[in-house]
Amino acid sequence: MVKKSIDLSTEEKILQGARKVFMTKGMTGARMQDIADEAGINKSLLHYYFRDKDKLFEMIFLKEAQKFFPRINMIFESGIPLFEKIQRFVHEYIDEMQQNPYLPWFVLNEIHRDPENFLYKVWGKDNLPRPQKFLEQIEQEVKKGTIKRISPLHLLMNLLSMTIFPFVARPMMERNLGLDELQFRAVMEQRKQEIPKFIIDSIKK
Amino acid sequence: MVKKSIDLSTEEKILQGARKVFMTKGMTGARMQDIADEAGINKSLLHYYFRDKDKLFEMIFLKEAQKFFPRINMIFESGIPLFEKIQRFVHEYIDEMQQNPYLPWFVLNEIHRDPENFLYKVWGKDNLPRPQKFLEQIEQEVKKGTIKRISPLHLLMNLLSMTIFPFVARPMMERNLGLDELQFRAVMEQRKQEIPKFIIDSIKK
DNA sequence: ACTTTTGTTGACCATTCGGTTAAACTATAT
DNA sequence: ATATAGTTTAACCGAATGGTCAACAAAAGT
Repeated sequence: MVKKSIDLSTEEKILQGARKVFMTKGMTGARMQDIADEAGINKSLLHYYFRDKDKLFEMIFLKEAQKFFPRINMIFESGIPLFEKIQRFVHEYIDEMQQNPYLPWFVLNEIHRDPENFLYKVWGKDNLPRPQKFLEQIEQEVKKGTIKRISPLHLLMNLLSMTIFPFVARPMMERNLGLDELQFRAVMEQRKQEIPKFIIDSIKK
Repeated sequence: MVKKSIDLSTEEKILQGARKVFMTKGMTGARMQDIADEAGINKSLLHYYFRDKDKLFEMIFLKEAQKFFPRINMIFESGIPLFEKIQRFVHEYIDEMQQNPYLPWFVLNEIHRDPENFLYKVWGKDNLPRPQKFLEQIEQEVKKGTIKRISPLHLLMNLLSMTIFPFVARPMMERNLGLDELQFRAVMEQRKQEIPKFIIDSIKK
């Protein structure tokens, strides 16, 4: 059969629907029926295309992860100066999360649900974050005396935390700080500047 | 009947078991059977003491939340100097999370699952975080010129993020940074000093 | 035209899970 | 002795949900 014509192929419709549902509800929260509805087909057909929920889930997430994490690793492992590296990391990460606001929550969710399976199967060996070079770079800068004495580990944690956490805790942030959707988006946009500035102010001599 | 003697009362056993199961698996993940097993009783008795899952859940979480959040609010709203306030906040918060490592994840989980119900019912009106005074204090310090010009909102976000995120993303942190349980605990203990230092270095003039 | 392959459907099945009910047993209080 | 509250056992209900199946429809191959 050839098909693949005017409207999206059924497979494509399923993937789009599944992505939407998985991203918002997580693996366990997602219902096969919801995905079928979202794709405008029936449940049996879902299983016809993707044997079961796990297979479908894997398909979705792998696609997403294998696009994003390599980009982050490239930044971590590149040879650019520390401050610029921090700026690029924050910029890239927040850009991604502005486009896929549910991604970080989704990742954490899956990690908590089944750490072994998720971290191995989905991050495989290539996608796994590799902060080693970044940590060494910080240590070198400290030794050169170009920045204050600071623990590379804590600096990395601070960087990750400030970048990712607001997206993970978004409903809490919005509620407790009185932000609507648009304002939240704007604040996150500001953070692309604010976070690097905050960090650099803290560690520069 | 009087009983209430040697071993814990059944009610107490249930509450302890429920707490453990809810904290690790969240509301939806928790099974009534698991809770019964954990308490060493059977499912019927569970429903005899607590009408249904929701009631039991509320009982557990309210107890936990109403102990902790008022303490945090007291710090935010107290009259102590900014830098000291930051130190106390971090110290108190990390202490709590060292004792209840699953609490932050648990809170986020429930917020995502059902924001309206959770935020209202559980935080009620008294437990709700009230960062207003803290934000104003930052603004005053900026105006007085005692700290650098910084957005109070972003500073608060940074503070919360750096303090809470590592606990929320714990499995990821441990795996990607190669920390075992003990090392993680030690690193978090260091953060009680590191975070305030990092912030103060960034904003002091 | 026919057969085979691929796509699609609705009905159905098995399991899980929260919750109920009824009957029996136990220990205490009166 | 009897009533009462606590506890167990076991069967059961109903809804939700992942997954299967047989039959039908549409293409594609011949």
